[in-house]
Amino acid sequence: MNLPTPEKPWILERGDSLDFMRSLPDSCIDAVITDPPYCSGGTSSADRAKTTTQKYVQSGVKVVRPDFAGDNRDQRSWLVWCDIWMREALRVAKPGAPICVFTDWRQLPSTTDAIQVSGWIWRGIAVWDKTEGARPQRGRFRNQAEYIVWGSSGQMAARDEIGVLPGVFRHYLRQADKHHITGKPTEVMRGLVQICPAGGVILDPFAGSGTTGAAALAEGRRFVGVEREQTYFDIATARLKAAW
Amino acid sequence: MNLPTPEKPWILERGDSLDFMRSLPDSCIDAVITDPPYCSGGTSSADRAKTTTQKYVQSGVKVVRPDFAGDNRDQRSWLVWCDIWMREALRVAKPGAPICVFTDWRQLPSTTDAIQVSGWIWRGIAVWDKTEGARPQRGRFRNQAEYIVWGSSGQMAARDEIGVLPGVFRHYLRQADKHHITGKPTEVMRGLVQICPAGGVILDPFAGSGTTGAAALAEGRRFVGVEREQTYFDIATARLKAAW
DNA sequence: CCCTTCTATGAATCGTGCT
DNA sequence: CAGCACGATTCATAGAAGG
Repeated sequence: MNLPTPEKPWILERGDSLDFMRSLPDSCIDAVITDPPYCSGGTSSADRAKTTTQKYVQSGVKVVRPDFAGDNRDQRSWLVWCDIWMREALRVAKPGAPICVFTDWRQLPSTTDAIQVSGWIWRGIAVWDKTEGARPQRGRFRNQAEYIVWGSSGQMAARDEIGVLPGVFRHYLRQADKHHITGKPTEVMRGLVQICPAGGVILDPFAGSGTTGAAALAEGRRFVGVEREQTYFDIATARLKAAW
Repeated sequence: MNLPTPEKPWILERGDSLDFMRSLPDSCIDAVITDPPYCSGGTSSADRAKTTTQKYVQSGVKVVRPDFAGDNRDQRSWLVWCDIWMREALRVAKPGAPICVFTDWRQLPSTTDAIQVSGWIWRGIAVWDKTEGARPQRGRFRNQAEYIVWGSSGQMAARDEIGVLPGVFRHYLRQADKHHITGKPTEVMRGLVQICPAGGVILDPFAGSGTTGAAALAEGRRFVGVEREQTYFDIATARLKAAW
C-alpha cells in the first residue's frame, strides 16, 4: 500500500501523478494541496491582444520560463487535463476532504471551472500576497498575488478541532527559501496544511521541491507526494528527510 | 453635455446607468471604476430574491442600511447584463482607458468573462484585503478579500506620469466609513483612482454612496456618477459636495 | 496614556423538514 | 428524491468604554 504510516509519515514517488493516484484506494486522503503547472505563459488575453511584432519582441526578451514538464497546454486542454486529475483526486479523497490548488490570475477562472467540473464543491479563494511582485509597471496594478482555489469533496462536516484559517497569506518569498521556479514560502504552506486535521494524510500530486510535504511534516500531518522530474524529486526527498 | 468641467469637477445623476451612459458621446471617459451588484447571495433563486439586507446582514444587527436594487439576477443573466453595461462603458471610454470592477470570490470568474466578452482587455486582478471582519468559520479559510478585476479599452499606451500601483490593498473598513451595505474604504478607493491620469474623468455607473467620487475629487480627478436609489443618491450628493 | 474589558459586527452557511 | 424554504448559528477582531 502506497500510504504513509505512523513510523514513516511520508512517501514520495517518482512518476506520473495520474498513474500513482490510480494505484491508491478510494477515500484514503484527508486533504489535497498542490501547485500544478499553470500553463499561463502565452495564452493570456493581454498577450493575445498584442501585435505579432510585440509578441516576437516579447519572446526575444529574457523571460523566466518554467523549466518543468507539462506547462505547454492551451487553456482548453489544460482544463480537460485538470478535470482528469482532479476527478481522480476526488476519488481518493475522503468525504468532506478539502482541496487547495494554487493558480495565478490568468488561470484563476479556469481553475474554478476545473474544480467544479471535476465534482468538487468550490468553497472559496485564499490569497497569497507576495508583497512584491513581478516586474512593476507604471500605470498598472502590480501582480503581486497568487491564488489558492479551495473546495471540498461534498459537504464539509463540522471540524471543531481546526481553528479559523486566514484568507490572505501575506509573505515575501526569500530566494533562500525558493527551491523550485514556482516555489512557495514554507510559512504559507504551513498555514495552508492546517486545513487538514492533525495527523491526516495530505496528497500533493505535483510535489515539485516538496514544500507542501515539508510543511505537512512540520505541522504534524502525514504526506504523500508525486514528482515526475528526477531533479526535483531528489531535492524534495532531501527536504522531506530533513523535515522528518 | 453631461460631463464635469474644471469649474464643477463632478456630476451625479439619479437614474438608470445604461440610459445615462447612452446620453454620453464616444470616448469621453478616462477611467471606469465601479462596484456593481454582485448577485452572489445564496445558492437558490429564492435566496437571491431576498432583499439585500436579508442576504448580507445577519440577524441581530442594530445598524439599518437601505436596501439596494438589482441584486437578484441569476448567474447567466448577470453575465448578460454586465456585457450590456460594460459594452456601453467601452464605447464612452477613451482608447486605452482602464476599467476596474469590484467583485467577490463567487462572481470573480463571471466578471472576468463579462469584461472580456464585452470587448475590454482583461489585464489583471487587484485584491482588497479586508484584513478581518469577515465571518470566521472553523476549519475554513476566511473569506476576507474582495477583488478588483481590471482591464483596458484596447492597448494601454505608456503612462509614465502614473507610478506603480499596488496589487493588494490592505485596509480595514471602519463602521464610520461605511455609508452603504457594501461600502468600500475611502483609502482603497483613493488608491484605485490613481489608475486614472490626474485631471481625468472617472465614470462610476453604480455610484452607491459615492465613495468612488469622493476619492476621485480628493485625488484631483473629475467624476461622473449615476445612482438609482434616492437614499444613496442623497448620501452621495452630500459626500461629493463635502469632498469638493 | 496604557491596559483591560466589553460589545457590536460581518457582500452567509448549514442542516432540516416540507412540498 | 430533488429542490426549495426556513431558522439557527458563528467567533475573531476593531473600536469603544472603562479603570
